Amino acid sequence: MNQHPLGFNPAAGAALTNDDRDARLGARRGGGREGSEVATAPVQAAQAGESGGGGGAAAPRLEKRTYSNARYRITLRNYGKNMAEIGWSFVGEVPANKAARGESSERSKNEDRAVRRAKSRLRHLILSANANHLLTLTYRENVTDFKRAADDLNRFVRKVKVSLPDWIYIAVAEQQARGAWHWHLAVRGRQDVDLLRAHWREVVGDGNIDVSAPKGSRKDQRLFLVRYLGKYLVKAFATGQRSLNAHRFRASRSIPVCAESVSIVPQPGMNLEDISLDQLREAAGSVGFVWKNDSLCGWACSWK
DNA sequence: ACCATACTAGGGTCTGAAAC
DNA sequence: GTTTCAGACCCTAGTATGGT
Repeated sequence: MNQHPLGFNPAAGAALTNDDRDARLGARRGGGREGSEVATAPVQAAQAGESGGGGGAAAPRLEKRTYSNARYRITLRNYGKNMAEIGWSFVGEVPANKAARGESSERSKNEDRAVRRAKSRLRHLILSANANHLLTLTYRENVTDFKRAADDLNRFVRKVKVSLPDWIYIAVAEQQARGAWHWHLAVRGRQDVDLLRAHWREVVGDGNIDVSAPKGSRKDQRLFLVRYLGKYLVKAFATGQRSLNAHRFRASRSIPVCAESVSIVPQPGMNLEDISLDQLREAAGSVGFVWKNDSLCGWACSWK
């Protein structure tokens, strides 16, 4: 992730109010990266004191955060071909005393959050990798031991990597009704089905593979994989078989996730949402879906 | 094929503010 | 007090790689 101290993209300024434009003084364009992440500096106490009442809904929160040394961050991920997403929020303080792993009274909430984060990471990987084909690895026998299924996937990946060093994958497990595990992998481009089947059978003996390219444009294919694997990421361990700390999905390490950082100095009246959406429009050409829980925390993407 | 090791990155946890 | 989210920190599962 590339971070730009005290900068912002001035090209998106045309749609901003004067206050917004002022907030972006001193901005400079971040280099030629595909995406941008905006990490803002703490508001100076003097600035916060001047902001009272002016500048819309964001201003009051801006002041309160000032006294806790909070920072603001906007993260833009531009996947190219008119697809991008953006999120904006505060950055909180460092936590003091943590509960032991798995023993928090907020265990359920934390797990829900971990699932959401895993789904976000899955989306970042699939879109960044331009994964547009779905590879399914199945067993003929009823393999209900997840550890064995995970080991088999590892062995399969190692064999494929020997044959195809640049091959990448994002894998999610699914358990069939009979209890057997199998793997769904998002992969990039057309696949050598015979090679993959041969490697999978070297590992598991009697098994099969299936490769499919979802219908629709390339952009739609990527989103199909995001939704499809995301669904199984949540579903796979819903029966409670998942152990503490176990990963919900597997992926190649060599997938670079596009994200870039630009910093801005918060100003009274600055509207973080407007700034973020301008950035998204500039990166992807449109704003499709917007989520927000208040004026200074939200997420948006170019698709619907 | 197996093992050991270094390193990466996902998971668990807590925090912040505003609205209710 | 509860609810909502993402970020930061730390721990550890998992990946990649080299040696046998």
